[in-house]
Amino acid sequence: MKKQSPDLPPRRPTVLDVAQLARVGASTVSRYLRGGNNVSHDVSLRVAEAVRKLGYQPDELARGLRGGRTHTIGVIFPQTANSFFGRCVQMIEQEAAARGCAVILHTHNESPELQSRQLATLRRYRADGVILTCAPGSDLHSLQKELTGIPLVALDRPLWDEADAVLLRNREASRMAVEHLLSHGHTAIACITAAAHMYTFSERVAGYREVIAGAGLREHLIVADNYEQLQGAVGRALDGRDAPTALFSLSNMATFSVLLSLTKAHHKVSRELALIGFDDVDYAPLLNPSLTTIRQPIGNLSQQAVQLLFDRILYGDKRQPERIMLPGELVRRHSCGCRRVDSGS
Amino acid sequence: MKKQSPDLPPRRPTVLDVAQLARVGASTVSRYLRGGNNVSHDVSLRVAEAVRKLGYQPDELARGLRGGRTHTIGVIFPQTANSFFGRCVQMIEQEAAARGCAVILHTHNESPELQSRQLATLRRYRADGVILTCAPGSDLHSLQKELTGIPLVALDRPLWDEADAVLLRNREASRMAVEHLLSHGHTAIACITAAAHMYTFSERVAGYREVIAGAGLREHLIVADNYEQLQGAVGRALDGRDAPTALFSLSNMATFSVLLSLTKAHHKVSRELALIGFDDVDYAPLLNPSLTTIRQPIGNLSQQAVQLLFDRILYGDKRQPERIMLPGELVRRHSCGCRRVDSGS
DNA sequence: TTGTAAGCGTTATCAG
DNA sequence: CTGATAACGCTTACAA
Repeated sequence: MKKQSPDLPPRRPTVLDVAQLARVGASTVSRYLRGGNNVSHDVSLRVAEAVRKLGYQPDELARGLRGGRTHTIGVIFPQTANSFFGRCVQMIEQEAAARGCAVILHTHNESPELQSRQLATLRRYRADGVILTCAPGSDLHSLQKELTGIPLVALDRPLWDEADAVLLRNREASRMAVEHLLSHGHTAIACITAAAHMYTFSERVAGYREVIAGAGLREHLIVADNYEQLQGAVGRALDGRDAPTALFSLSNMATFSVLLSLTKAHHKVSRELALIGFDDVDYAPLLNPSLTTIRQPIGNLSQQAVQLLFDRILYGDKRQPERIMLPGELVRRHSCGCRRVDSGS
Repeated sequence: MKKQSPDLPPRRPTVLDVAQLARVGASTVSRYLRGGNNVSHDVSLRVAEAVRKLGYQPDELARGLRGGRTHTIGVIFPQTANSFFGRCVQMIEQEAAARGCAVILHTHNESPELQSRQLATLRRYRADGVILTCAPGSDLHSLQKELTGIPLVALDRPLWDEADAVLLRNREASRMAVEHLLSHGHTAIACITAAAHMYTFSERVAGYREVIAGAGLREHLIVADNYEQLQGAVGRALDGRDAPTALFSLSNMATFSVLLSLTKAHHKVSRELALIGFDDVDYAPLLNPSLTTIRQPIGNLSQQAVQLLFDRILYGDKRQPERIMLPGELVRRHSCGCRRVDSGS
């Protein structure tokens, strides 16, 4: 008497089940499944039939345990609530799926400690590679140690020199914005940001400075440690004696602070007070006046990051480290003082 | 002569390495690692020391392959660019991490076919459970088959009756909004949405209808297949003879269409044309006038979904299926006609 | 309390 | 071209 009644516990079928049904060996099934090299035509047919019949799906765990790759990549971002990272993650997932990989997502909320734990986790899961936007204040030295052996691409913020990275040309983008304000005749242009020490922001400030210096104008930096304080700082700057006539805010959050500050003071963006923001958020066309912004090439950034990562996964250290820098785009709307604007959204 | 020079290829340490160094058996190490039951004090110390020394990290693949759980949950959302889902995913990841699980993320872009493939993928990776916001037009019957055996929680949109779900009380939230407009004296209130057949929207429409019918007023539905067309429809409705004096848009995208339409027609939200939106997007306070909205309890929705999923994972079918419905919140700002408003952001 | 041994489902190796 | 066999790193009986 067999104890097991006919498939009462319908286990997931394994290669052996398929092999048995197709009356071949397990390794033949395996070979067939990964491209069908060295397997005769009629056997192929039998195996295919068995696979279909049983609804067989290979187990990625076993596959990963045995072979090198787990078909899994890790993505560690500061957040996903932010639409920039939200879009990136979506694009990355899509590109990874096209290459047969799943995405394990982590968000570190700008905390290096959390980030460390998440890297450790990805290592435990044997992720094939990692795309990382690192938390500010990360100890790059120990980070590099934690990551040895795992292919890595930095996105949005660079790591050390030998690490592949995909970045925005922040300085250049910044220059475009400031030069545009200049072209509208402004000479008192303020640059607004929190967390000025962070890579992206310090680069953008540098771009601002280059243009301001080149035009022989005086810098006006409005900075603060957090966005709440920034709002106050903007208010004070606009009330002061030598108030700026044009504002360049370095992130959507900074733009936010500016707009809240203006609202509170019953000021308004106008031809006398221009504003250009960073990050082309979806509500930019809805504001009054509609918001001119620097747009980041999100799709391209994500695609390049994934491409670079898979190159690294597949070809290892044979490739030179690469740093891809993509240009931003100035989307002209009304807040800069333009009459005619670029296409709506 | 040993061929292998002293750890030139520094393999990741395994339980056996730890066991050897601590001079105990592999299973003792394993036992120690999962809570230290049945392991004497001095052995504990030796093992702990060895683990520390080698920097040992258990391999989740092997662990999952052998035991039941993979410590992995799948999350399938329509998108993450949308701030609602972006926030959800972040919260879910956090809650899952607190329970020792990693999150595999997929976005199906409202495509049932893609969704199917992604579910299959999660099955191949043996995810312990799935949180799903299903694509409209999904064949629930075949979905249910694809998911048999995998603990599942529906979020934002329900599936079949026996599936656990965490949902917003859409009707109630909708009623709050419409009643609020009523309280401002409006009698011509329009309800605006695209994709009116989708669960969330049809529920919200139902809530709108209940209040309108209860007040003995006439319904005014402005609907379209997509948001581009919706924009036009809004424009026409406002130009028509019996134009509404108050608008209730059922999603942030719909609100978007409304605002773009108004901008284009040089109309403006005012005391004569009120607007309440759905989803408390971060820029709501920035609009002019600031936007009154229904806010969804994102943190709570996510937490409940994760909690429910883990209950299901741990206790299986012993628990009754549950449907948790959480209330929305009306955030009063200016666009509804209120003078005094709820706290800023 | 501890160690030995048998898998979990794949794939790589190697002899037929 | 094909099939047995040995890993991959861990856990869970079961025996000591």
